[in-house]
Parts: sequence; C-alpha cells; structure tokens
Amino acid sequence: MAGRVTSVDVAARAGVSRSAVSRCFTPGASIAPETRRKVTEAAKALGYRPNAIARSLIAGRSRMIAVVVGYMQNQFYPDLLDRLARELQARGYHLLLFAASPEGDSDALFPQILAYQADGIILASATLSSALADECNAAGIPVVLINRTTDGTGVSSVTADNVNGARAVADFLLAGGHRRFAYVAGTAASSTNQDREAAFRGRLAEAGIGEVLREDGGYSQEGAAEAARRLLTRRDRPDAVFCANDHMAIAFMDAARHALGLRIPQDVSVVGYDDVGPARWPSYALTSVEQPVEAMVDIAASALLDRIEGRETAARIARVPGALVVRSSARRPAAGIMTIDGRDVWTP
Amino acid sequence: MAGRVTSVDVAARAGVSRSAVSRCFTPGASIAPETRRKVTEAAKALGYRPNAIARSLIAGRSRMIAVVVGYMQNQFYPDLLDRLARELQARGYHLLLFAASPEGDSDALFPQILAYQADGIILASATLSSALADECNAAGIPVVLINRTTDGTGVSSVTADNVNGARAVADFLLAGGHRRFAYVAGTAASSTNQDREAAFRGRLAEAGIGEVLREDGGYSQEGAAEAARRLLTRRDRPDAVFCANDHMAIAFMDAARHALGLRIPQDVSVVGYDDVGPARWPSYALTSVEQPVEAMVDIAASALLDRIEGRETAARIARVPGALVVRSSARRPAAGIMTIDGRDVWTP
DNA sequence: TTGAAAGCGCTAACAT
DNA sequence: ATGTTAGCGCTTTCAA
Repeated sequence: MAGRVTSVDVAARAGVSRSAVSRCFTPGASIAPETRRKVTEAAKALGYRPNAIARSLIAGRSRMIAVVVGYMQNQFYPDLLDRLARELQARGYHLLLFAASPEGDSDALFPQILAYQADGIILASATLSSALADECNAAGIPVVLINRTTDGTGVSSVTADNVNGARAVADFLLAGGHRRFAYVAGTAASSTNQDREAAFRGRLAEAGIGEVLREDGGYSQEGAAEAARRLLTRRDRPDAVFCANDHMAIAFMDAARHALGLRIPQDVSVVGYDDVGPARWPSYALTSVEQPVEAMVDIAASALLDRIEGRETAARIARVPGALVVRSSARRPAAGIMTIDGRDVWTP
Repeated sequence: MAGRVTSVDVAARAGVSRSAVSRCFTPGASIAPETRRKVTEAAKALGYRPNAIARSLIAGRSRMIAVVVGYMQNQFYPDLLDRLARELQARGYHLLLFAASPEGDSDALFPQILAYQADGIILASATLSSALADECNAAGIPVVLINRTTDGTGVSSVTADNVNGARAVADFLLAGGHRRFAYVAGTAASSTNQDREAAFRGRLAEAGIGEVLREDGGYSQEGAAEAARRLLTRRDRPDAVFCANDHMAIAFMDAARHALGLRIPQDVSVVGYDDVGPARWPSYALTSVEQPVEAMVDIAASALLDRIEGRETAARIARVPGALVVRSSARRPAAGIMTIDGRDVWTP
C-alpha cells in the first residue's frame, strides 16, 4: 500500500521536518543538497508521492482542466481529445473528461466542474449550448470554446477560419465549372455552421449564383444520407455539394453511390470540412478543408493557461487557417492546384 | 466569483455552524428540516458547492478514475471512452484522462495517477505494457484492463470472447468455401492478438488447413495496407483474410481495391473484428465480430467500483461474447446466417 | 439535533 | 537552510 505514505513518514525516515520534505518536491525552493539527498532517498524507499489533492487545497488550484465533449463518432473529436490530453499533460495539467448529451444535460455538469475546482474548462463541441460556458465564465473559471464561438463576452474561442475556408470551397467548385450547388447543413444554431453556410452562399452570390439548395443534416450521418436522397433524386439535381463537415460528407458519398448509384465526381462533386482521417481513405478521397487539430489545441491550451496562470486576462478569439486539400471527390479545376508536402492544395 | 464561497460563508448567512452546513450536504446525516431549509437557501443565494477536493482529502478517496488510452484513430476507443465517461458520471465518479504513447512512457503516468489519488484505473488499450497495471495493483489501486489481459494476479480484465469470436470467423470462412487463408496480425505481444490468432489457426487446423499466411499489421492502417500489398501480390494469393481488427481491415480493403485493383469479396474475402462504426459504412460493409462496447463498459465499471467500494475484493476476468455480423466483404455461406434485429448474424 | 474542536496531507510565512 | 506555526475547506468525533 505505497499509496498511504505521507510526508510525515518520509520526514521521520530522513530525520528532517515535513517542511524539508515539502521543499524537496517544490521546484525552486531553497534546500541543501544533502537534505535533498536524504529526503529523496527516504521518499524512494517508502514509495512516497506528494498528494496532489492536498496540494490543490492549499494552492486553490487543482491543475485540472475540465473538457466537455459531445459527439465522438466524428473523428475530429477523438483526435482533438488525444492532442489535448498530451498537451495538457506536457504542461503539468490534467484532463477531467465530461461527456455531454447532445440535448443539454450539460447544465448538470456545471456543479460538478465547480465542485472539482477545475482551473479551466474547454468546451469541444459545435453544438453544446453556450449556457455552460457562460456560467463558468460568470463563476470566474476561464473558458475556451473549440469549434464554436459565442456572443458572451469573456469567453475565448478557437475555430477554423470558417469564412475563408468556405469561400475557398465556393471558388474551387466554381473553378471546377459547377453551376448547381447545394449545401448540407450541420445544426443550424451552431456558429460554425452559420459561418460556413453564409460564406459559401456569399461567395457564390458574388459569382452570380443566387440559388443554393439546402438540406439539414444536423451533423449526423443519418441526416446526411437522408439529405443525399432528397437532393440527388430531384430533377434539377445539384452537381456540386458542400457538406458542413467530413463526417456528413462521407455518409453523403455513400448514399449517393450505394443507394442512388451515382458516380463521384462525374455525377456530383462533394466537398467536406475538417480533413479527418477517413477523408484520406481511398474509398472516399474526400476533398476537404483541413481543420488543423494540432495548431488549434496549442492555441486553446495557451489561451487557457495564460489566463489561469495570470499572464493574460483578456479573452482571445482565434481563427486558424486551413488548406483546402484536393483529392478526387470533386472535379478538379484545370488550374490553381499546387502540390505541397505531397498534398494537393487549392491555391488559386 | 461564485467559486470562492466556502461553508463558513453559508454558515454565517444561515446563522448556523459549519457542521450544520456539512450535514446538509451529507446524505443520511441527521439534521432538522428547518436547519436544512436555512442552509439550502443560503447556499443557493451564495452559489455554494461543497469543495470536492477538500472532501477527497478527508475521505481518502477522490471519486476519480484514471483512464489511460492509447490509440484514438481506431473508432473503438472513442466509443469506449464516451460510454465510460457517461457510465462513471452516472455512478458519481469522474474520469481523469491520460493519453499514453504507444511506446511506453506509460511508466511516467504512474506517479501522476498516484498523486491525484485516483480511486481506480482503467487501462483501455490492447498494446499498453502491463507494467503500469502491475504497479497500480501493487500500490493497492484497483485496476481493470479493457481489451487485454495480463498474467499478473489481482488485475481485473474485460475482453471480448476472442477465442470463440475468432473460431466463428474460421467456421464462417470455411463455410464460404475458402481454402487459402491469411491472418493480418496486430501487435504480436498483445493478448488480444494472440487469442484471436491462435483460435483462428486452431480451428482451421481442425478442419485440415495447416497453412495460414501471416503478415504483421501492428494494429496500424499503414501496416495493414502494406500487408495487403504483400499478401495479395503473391502467386498463391489467399482468398480469405482475417484482420485482427476493423481498423486494419478497412485499410486492407482499400489497398486491395484501390492499389491492387481487386474485387471484394469476389477476389478476396475480408473479415475484421470490433464492428466499429466505419464497418457499417456502405463502402466497406465489413463482415466483423462485434465487440459490445456497452456491455464491456458496464462490466468494467461494476468490477472496478465493486472493489473500490469494498463490495468485492477478488479480481474479475470477464469475456463478453459478440456476434459475427455478416455484411458483404466476405463471401456468404449458403446456410447459417440469420437475421436478428435487422442484422445478419452467423449462427451455424 | 447541534456546535466546538481536531485533523485529512500539504505548503507558506515566519523565525531561527 | 531549516523547523515551527498556521491554515487550505471540509467532515467527524465528542459533548452538550
């Protein structure tokens, strides 16, 4: 039962005071080399580790970050979580994971996050209500939103540059010679969906395309498959479809091919957003705007820890650019594609 | 700053002692209805929540479970994590997430898990070294392994019934009339891979098939694609391939079709293990043995909490059966397939 | 039923 | 550089 060893035991064995033991484990504390040696030795012999819980109590900081995720089927979120856990670990923090129901029991999470004295909170979901973010913010807990923004002030957010990303998609499809467009939407209330949709439509409108068909896929694969059925059986079938994310785009492609017998991109071009792992799988070879997980996590972690550790007090709004990665799910324009690091990228 | 309210503040406002406040939030403590009312009211007005950290310090239990995951690209793990978080939340526990490198800095995790006084630990990875499990176990922290077993005593584990699952795959492929078999292995050292491989080979041997080709895919998609290239360009190409998991089976199928131009299942049958989401995607329609996440999580959580809460002291070894779900990545035998709940299942 | 007092394991002033 | 003292916020005997 090495777990029950306290600093008193170590102090006794090393023949010093508890303070000395404490100092030995406190970076930058003043302690004589000889004392340190004795303590270290005793600690090792006893299997002693300072109790982080007790430490938190004193410090008033737990070094734990609450991370709330919603939908784990979309590979973007597992990737995010993985990077987040590593990044926080590397910075000496730990990740307390909360799974939120899509509906919004997320309010029940607030007391728990508070109770555990989380030093900060990361909300990683396009669809979660902003109520939780606002509550935490009001309670003085630094908040970072990933993949969505909110109107509330004081809340940091890290998103892709959805506006430029969606514009690039429009340009790309126009350059490919498409004329009849459709958009498969995610949850309408999410800022990410709104930004992507508005920018896509806006750019098309500038090019003189007023009509863009629309179906709601609600960020789900079932929704996207249903959207495909509806859109692609119309007489005036669209020849280019932009799905609000890859997760839907994949289901859309499958429905188009396997349920409807269409060829991609000959019969219809499909573009997604996120550039998740499955987009690279040869069966899909999905053209998609990347959402650079690593950069987003770095920024989110820095924004959060800068506030927690008092280096910064203002909320930070970051928009991270991502390349439009060209594969074969959409007709390739004759020009404007460059190969960078072995990846075909749209650079008009 | 509602977060900084303590029981003293509530006590003062309610005109009672700190003890009374404590009792109000302790289920089953003796407190007068009137006192409870006053305290509840004051707490609500002040936005007070008992500090879980301080509580943990006294109780010697943190109500936190450390969960260590390795590889998040394989959709099985995000699904597992999602269920795990919900299940633990529902039982009043919380999940402290650790991402382990495949190599094994997992030893560096031990001190951290200890420091945070995790009440238990769940290792969810087929490949993690068992050193961490043994250390925790030795330190008196209950351990549950998911998706692998270990020789160490005192460690609980929950796995699929890999032996019967792999046997079913052999039977199924034999019934489909196949004669030349191959196995794409996961990490050779993992118990899961060993069980699946041995049972698959064993069953084939019983049927008089002595030779089974083998390639190591190391549980990675790159490895599986490479395995496909090697196996399927041989002159004596196998006509049936069992991949140690779906994650590899998918890459194997993609390589077979897109790099090698083969048809599935006409040229080669492919079967996987796990029945993850992508196995159901029409592009793959992968025949696979399911690994029932929900049941596995229920059992793992119960096994862990029963030990933590002292209801049981012995380690539990659970093997959860899963159906062989028949889709179209492998030739279908003429008989032995039943439709249950809209799913085709191999029931010879 | 209630309050006073002790203490969970640790760190941070403060002396020395 | 080291030990002593006083808590961090809470629960829990122990009396009353």
